[in-house]
This record gives sequence, C-alpha cells and structure tokens, in this order.
Amino acid sequence: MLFGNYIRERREKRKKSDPRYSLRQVASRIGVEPAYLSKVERGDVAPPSEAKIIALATELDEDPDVLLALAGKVSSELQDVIRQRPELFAQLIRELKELPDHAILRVVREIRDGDW
Amino acid sequence: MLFGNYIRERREKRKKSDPRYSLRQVASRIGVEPAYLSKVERGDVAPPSEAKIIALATELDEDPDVLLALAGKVSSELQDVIRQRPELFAQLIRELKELPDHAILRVVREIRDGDW
DNA sequence: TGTACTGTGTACTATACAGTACACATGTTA
DNA sequence: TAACATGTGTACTGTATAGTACACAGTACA
Repeated sequence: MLFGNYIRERREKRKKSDPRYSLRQVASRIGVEPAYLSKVERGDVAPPSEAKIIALATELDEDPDVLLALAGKVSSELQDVIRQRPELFAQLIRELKELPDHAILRVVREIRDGDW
Repeated sequence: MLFGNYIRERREKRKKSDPRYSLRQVASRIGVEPAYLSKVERGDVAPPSEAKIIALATELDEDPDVLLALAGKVSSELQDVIRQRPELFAQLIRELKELPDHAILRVVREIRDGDW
C-alpha cells in the first residue's frame, strides 16, 4: 500500500459521514495547501515531512508510526532513542529482525511486566 | 564528542604508526576530496552521507553504528527493519528507552540463547 | 633545493526536499 | 442563477544535502 492511496482512502471514508474531511479542509487543518495534499494523495509527489505526517495521523486517527513507515520514514523520536545507545539498540534490532511477531510481542510484555 | 573531532582523533592516532592514514590518503580511499574530509574533520561542514561514514568506519576499524550516531543518523538498514513492523518496533523501543544498559543486554542475550 | 606530499581556504554545483501561489473546471446549494 | 466549495494542473521557490575543483602555504626528504 502506498502512502498517498492509504491517506486518500482513510480520508474519503471519513468524508462520507463528515464533510469536514474534504481535501481542502483537512489540508487547511494540517497546514498545507490543498493542491499539495491533492498531489500527495495521488502519489504525484513524495510524502510530506514528518511533522505533517504526524498532523495527518492525528487528524485521521491513525498510528503515526505506521503512516511514517508507509512514507518510508522512522520517527525522529525513535531514532533519537537509538542514537543514545547505538551499539545496544543496533544489536537488539538485528537480533529481532528475523523473529516472528509473537516473539517480539512476548519480549515487549516480559519487559512491561517483569522487574527489569 | 563531535563527529569530526572523533574522526580526526582516530585517524591521527593511526597515522602515528602508519603514513597511509594521512588525510589525503584516507580521503582518497573512501572516495572524497581531501578538502572535503578536512572540512568534515574540523566540523566546518555537516558529516558526510551514510555510505561515506560506513566507508570511514571500515577504514578506521570503528563501529559504523556508533559513527552514524555521532553524525546524528541511524543506519538505513536498521530503519528498514523498523519500517517492516512499525507498531511492534515502536512499542519495543519506547519500552526499552528508560531501561539501563544491562537490562537491554539481558534481553539481547535471552533472545540469542532462548528458544524464540 | 627542488620535488612531493601535507592540510586547508574559497568558490562553485547538482540534486533532493518540502512545499506555495494561482488559475481552472466541475459540483453543490440557497 | 449567483455564490461558494470541491479537487487538480502548472509554475515557481527557498533551503538543505553532499559534495567537487582549484589554488595555496607549509613540511619532509633525497
């Protein structure tokens, strides 16, 4: 799924029941020109900046990390965490790379519940 | 520690015992102009691209992830891993953010040794 | 003492990024 | 049917990124 298609789909869905989700109004609320959002939704230009993507996520009630991923980006907040301890996190992420979702979820839960 | 200072320090150290580590020769081996590497080492310009930083890491036998971190970057390879499963990794990284090094290392080891 | 190598200052450049501004045709509604 | 709202095409812009090219002064050494 491409970023633009996904956004358009989500926005149009909301528009059905709420006219406040017209392209123009959403564009205005996230602070871009309508022509630009139009091009973004049609994949005519690259996805917007991280800040605009997060605004869009809030607006459409989507997970910002997922939208950023669709846009080929990783949240700068997460990048900052990694940059604080690059060896540790690099090792961890490479270790987890091949594991199935449920294994990673198990790690997340163990950390949340355990006495780390 | 700034990226440029660090690189210069490491390079000069090697240069003491091996004249192949002059600024010019290293620049040539990693494929940039000497004037540029000079500016990079003095922090006169921003750190180079990911590819050049990795070449530099290889050249100076440093950890690429550490050099990238000093340059304010995160390896695109790690970013790709995160982008494959954004929710999962975002959750995990935020969870680990506050934990001390030894706790994260424990996770890494458990994954490596265990039956995940 | 001249040749070769060292690091550096100045000027320039090509490409990507992240949009704006305005005009236009079509559609809706009061 | 006038006023307003909708999405989109075209043209343009400022800033950042990632460097190159060339000249120059100082140092080493043969």
